[in-house]
Amino acid sequence: MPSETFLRLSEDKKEKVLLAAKKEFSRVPLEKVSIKNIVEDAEIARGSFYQYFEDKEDLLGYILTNHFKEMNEKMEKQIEEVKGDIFEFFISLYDFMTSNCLTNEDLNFYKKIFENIRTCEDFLFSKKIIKERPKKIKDYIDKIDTSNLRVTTQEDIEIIEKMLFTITNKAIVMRFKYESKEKAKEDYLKQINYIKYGVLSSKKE
Amino acid sequence: MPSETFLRLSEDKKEKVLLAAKKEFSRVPLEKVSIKNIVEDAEIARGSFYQYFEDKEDLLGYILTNHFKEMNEKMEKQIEEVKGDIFEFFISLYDFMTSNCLTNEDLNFYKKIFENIRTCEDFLFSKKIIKERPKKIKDYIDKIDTSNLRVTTQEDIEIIEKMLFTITNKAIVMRFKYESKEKAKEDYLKQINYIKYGVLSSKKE
DNA sequence: TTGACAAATGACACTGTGTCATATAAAATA
DNA sequence: TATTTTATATGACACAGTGTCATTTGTCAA
Repeated sequence: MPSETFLRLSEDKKEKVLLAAKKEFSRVPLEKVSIKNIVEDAEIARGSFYQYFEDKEDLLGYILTNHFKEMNEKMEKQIEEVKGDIFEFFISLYDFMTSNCLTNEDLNFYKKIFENIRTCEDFLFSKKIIKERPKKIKDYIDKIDTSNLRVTTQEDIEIIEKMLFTITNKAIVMRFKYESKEKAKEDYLKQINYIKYGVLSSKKE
Repeated sequence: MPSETFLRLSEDKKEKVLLAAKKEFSRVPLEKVSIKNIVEDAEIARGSFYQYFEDKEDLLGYILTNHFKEMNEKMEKQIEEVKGDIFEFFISLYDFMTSNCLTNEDLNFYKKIFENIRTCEDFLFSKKIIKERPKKIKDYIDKIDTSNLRVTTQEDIEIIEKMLFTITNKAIVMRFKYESKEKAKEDYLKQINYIKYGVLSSKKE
């Protein structure tokens, strides 16, 4: 978390720092982000930066926290909204994560952020970056409607979640990489459909 | 690729460098790997390192090349072996990638390597690291038996491939992270099964 | 033995990090 | 208002690592 000192700063100054930071985070992947560039761009002294933030992860965490806080709130509601339908739930998650980039700058920022995703556990969802971390899907497990799922144990549900999570996560990353927004969504929905009904044709015919 | 100079070195010296490198690559993720540590451990001069390799990626690429060359050869055969069964094909891929770590050191090495995977496209399969890069699954597409797959277009097949790829890749990473070897494989097979037959119970009952 | 090529070396110039003693500004108190 | 106390800002500094290059050392053929 940023220090009290930072939070007490004038809105103007805070904004200047955050803008410089976003610019730098948009430029290169996290490991190449240079605090030097940020302080120069924000026109603050090097020492000040360290008075405000522990390190660049701390700063990034602060920037992303709001986004994830919003996400948690949305998803909390959403699981009720979709009446426990795990597929609709993940589709909402996808929509939320991919809809938040209204400007080109935002897009570039999130693209670079997602470039840093290795596994979700490692990065975005790690306490290091996001203190207000997204709820693990596990937290919703008791709200999931399993009546029409081919599961026998609690573990099976978790496996399905993991799969959907992996696929959704990858789809989100892809959204920011190669494809058009529409094409990306279409592909994602096809994948969800395959997971629902299976890839083999025997049952379908 | 390492320079001729490196390749001409005595086996002993080469081995010493490669050992030091593996040790360092096992210690921290790629971005934190320090050439300094490698040259000190291998007892060569800093300048020598740069006479042998362009940079640390070059070195890592050299170390991994054999592994991937083997993989390509194996997979080329395997697609025939499994008679175009895409699921069996991916399971073979999983087996190959997770079986190659006989010692604890190997395990640690690959674990750290896989920590660097963001998306396969980005890292392991990028030309920067692996010059002899694994064939894209796409290269096998015409050898896949689609007769029992619920697909209508070529694109559908590609989507299925992508899914299997994503899931397999994640499963490989997980193999090196949390779980026991056996548990990891079991989970992976369950996922494949879900993709084959679908998650919904309606068809099954 | 000498010359020519191959290989090894480490000092050097850079880039960037995180810290800390000091300077400055702002607020509180007398 | 003057003085003390607290908060904030600053950039020089020590450190760690990178990649380069002129120079040294080693090897082998003529």
